Amino acid sequence: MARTTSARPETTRRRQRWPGGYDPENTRRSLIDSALELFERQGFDRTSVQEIADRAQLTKGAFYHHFESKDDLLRTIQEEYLEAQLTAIKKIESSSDDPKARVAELIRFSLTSVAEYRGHVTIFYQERRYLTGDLFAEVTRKRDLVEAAFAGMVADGVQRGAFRADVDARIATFGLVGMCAWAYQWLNVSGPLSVDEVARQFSAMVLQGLEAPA
Amino acid sequence: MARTTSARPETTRRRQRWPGGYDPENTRRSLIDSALELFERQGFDRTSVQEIADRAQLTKGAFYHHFESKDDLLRTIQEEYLEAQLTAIKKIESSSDDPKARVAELIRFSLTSVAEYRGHVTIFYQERRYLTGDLFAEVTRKRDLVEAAFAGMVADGVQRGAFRADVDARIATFGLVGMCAWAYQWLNVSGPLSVDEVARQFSAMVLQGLEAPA
Amino acid sequence: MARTTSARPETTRRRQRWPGGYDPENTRRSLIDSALELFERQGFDRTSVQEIADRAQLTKGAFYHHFESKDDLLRTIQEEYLEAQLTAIKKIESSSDDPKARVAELIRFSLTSVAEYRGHVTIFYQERRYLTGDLFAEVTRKRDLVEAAFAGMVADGVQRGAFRADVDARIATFGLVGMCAWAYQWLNVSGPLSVDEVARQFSAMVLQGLEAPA
Amino acid sequence: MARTTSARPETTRRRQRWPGGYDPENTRRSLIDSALELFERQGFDRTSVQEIADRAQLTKGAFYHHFESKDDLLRTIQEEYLEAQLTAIKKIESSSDDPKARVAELIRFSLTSVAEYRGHVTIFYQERRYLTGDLFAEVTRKRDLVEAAFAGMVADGVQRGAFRADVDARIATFGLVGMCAWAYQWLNVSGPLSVDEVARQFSAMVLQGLEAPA
DNA sequence: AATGAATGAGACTTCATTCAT
DNA sequence: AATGAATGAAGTCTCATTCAT
Repeated sequence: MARTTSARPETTRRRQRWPGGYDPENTRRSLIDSALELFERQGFDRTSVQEIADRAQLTKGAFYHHFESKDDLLRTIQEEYLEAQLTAIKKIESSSDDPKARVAELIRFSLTSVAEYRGHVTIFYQERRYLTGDLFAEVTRKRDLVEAAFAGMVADGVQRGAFRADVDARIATFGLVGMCAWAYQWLNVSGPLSVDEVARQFSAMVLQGLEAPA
Repeated sequence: MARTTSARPETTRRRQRWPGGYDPENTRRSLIDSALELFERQGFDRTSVQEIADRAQLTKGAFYHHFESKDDLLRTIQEEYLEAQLTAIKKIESSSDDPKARVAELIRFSLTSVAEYRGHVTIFYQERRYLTGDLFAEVTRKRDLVEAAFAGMVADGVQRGAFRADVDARIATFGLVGMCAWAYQWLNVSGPLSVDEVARQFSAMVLQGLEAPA
Repeated sequence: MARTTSARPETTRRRQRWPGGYDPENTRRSLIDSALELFERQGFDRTSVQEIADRAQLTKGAFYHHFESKDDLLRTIQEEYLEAQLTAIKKIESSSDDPKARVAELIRFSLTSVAEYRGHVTIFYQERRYLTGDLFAEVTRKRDLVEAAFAGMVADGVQRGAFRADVDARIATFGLVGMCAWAYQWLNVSGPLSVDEVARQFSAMVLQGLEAPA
Repeated sequence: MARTTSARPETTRRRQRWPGGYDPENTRRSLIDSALELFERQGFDRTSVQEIADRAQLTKGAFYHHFESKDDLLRTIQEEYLEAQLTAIKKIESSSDDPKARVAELIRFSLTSVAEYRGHVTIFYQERRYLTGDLFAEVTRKRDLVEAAFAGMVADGVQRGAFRADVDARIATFGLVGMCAWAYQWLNVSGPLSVDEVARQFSAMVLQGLEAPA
């Protein structure tokens, strides 16, 4: 996973220092990474705690030492992702005041997330609809914040005359989000086009449209 | 589900032909409908065969009389959906020769599918990535056909100069599909905008873009 | 267990008629009897569902086909016992009007229960304090009814002048119940004294007291 | 628990003798008290070592530093209780020579124990039947001593003509013990009657009987 | 003396599936 | 065509205990 090595190098998995000393932080990370990999490939429900532990070369017992339940792990992953989203969104909101530039940046950032957090994103969209109950209250709250921020930027552009008034901001946002979210199904970091190039094309499509200029 | 009742006219709910008062055709349909409802709400893995049978007011035994396995039911649902998609696509392909009109029609048709086949669509996207093995070979083939048809229409438009050449047809198709597919997460038949109106806005967005005309 | 052979001969365990026909009633009974035996010997918590199933020569799956949970089985056993208690109490209440005779009968009946329903009684007293939650609401209600009936008979005797007025009816009842309940720890059907003889001695003790007459 | 604080005068809560500020004596006591409280409320099997440690604001590690196992703690509690019983019984045996006075004292002492050692008593009776193996050999021995002492006093009274000869001493003892033991299920220190008053009533009941004097 | 990470056995439970009727 | 008893594999989770620090 690109992310664990590039985006958070300080937690790069070291060789188990045990026996000779525990490294709980590292153990926890191993479990999360193991789960990300498996959930992405097989889905949350089709992955057993046993498999997660096995892949991290730990025991089920260790898993339950670090997480209260399988759902607790899912929540952890979701929060990790949403936290990163929120941070990025704040940065975008403050980086520019131009609606078009902002939307372009939003698209670029969304696709980059999909590429870097592939595991998180896949899980996020797959389990999105089943996150209920107290355990996920905070996740739901953050998810709504992220979605509201997306909607806010589009609505702002419409209000300030940068975007066509005959397109409902809400609908446009859904379209935008869908385009980007869907990328988790196909976007390939090692494909022929770079993620930035894909983002550029999506921006062109959303802002200027597909029609060949007259 | 609108479709399942409309596509199955009363004539097929024919008189019971069994001494005990059985109606196998109808029983089978009940099970599928029950599953659609439950899968949509809770997901495939979180729904048990028992629940499906219960909801159809039948027993597990009856379920296994009509389906070889839970996966067989899933396949049935996927094929039902893909069959309808293929039919519609053929109609679109033959209905017009204008790339823009075709894409607009593709969008309209996709959103209509989401609205009408909500259950099928949800399951389709949720389980899309896990359909492997011989059982799903046919499903996979049909899915690829549908996706190729989408890609083909966009590529055709580019080739014929109707769409901008600086946008990769493949990428544009993914964007288009994503926008529409994503609708299963939010599209509300009884919402303020009709499905056709939403389709019109999506078309505007994809073809002319969001930017306010100068 | 005396009870299954004498008190309810119609359910005496037949040889498993399977294959060649199921006998769910019998299966259920086997599981209950197996549990009674094991719970009595090792306690509820120390007995696993696996052991219960093994002893009944069935599988865990069969267990869960007949009971919703281990607690459901516990509830079943408690209700079986309380139902028998309630029936007996009603009979005692209507059999005589003499307080002393009634109390003597109560003692005799209590000890007989202990002897016949040894398993039920042991479990009843062991788990008595932990039966909470909706599942056990009915059990708790019946238990209270039984206890109220005991208290009522003693109070009635005091009120009608058959019992000393300087002994609190509530305290006397607790003493009476304790004497009898405790018998599950020692009463031995094949001991030197018959259950009826033990009951006679308890009655003498409770009614006339231990003191040698002057 | 009244006892644990009164029987352990402040002088034994001596100054911490450990560099880190440890007080092993006190720690051990905390664990026992925590366990007493929890075992009484939930039973031995339903209480985990983790809970015991938590309630004492310690860790599982500390628990295993002070006790070899959960059973070792149980044994400790049982011995604590039986030790106190043995001491009290010796005192009763030497305090009077009159069988009736002795039995009255036995009852008073038993009920007082139940009130003061509620936790110990509850655990004692609940786990009574499961204390096997070498670990509990000593406990079993002491338990038998206590029970023999009870039986002895009653038998002595019969032999000396103080108690009726037509009541089996063994049965009478069981009745007596049952009455008192059972009190752990209902005896309330802050109830309307003092423990001494309850003891007086039990004595009257056992010695003179419930029947109203002619 | 105390910590807390880790283990491993075993607990309860679910569930797709089979099969005699 | 439909039933429902039974199976067996697997799943989530608990917990007493060990051990390096």
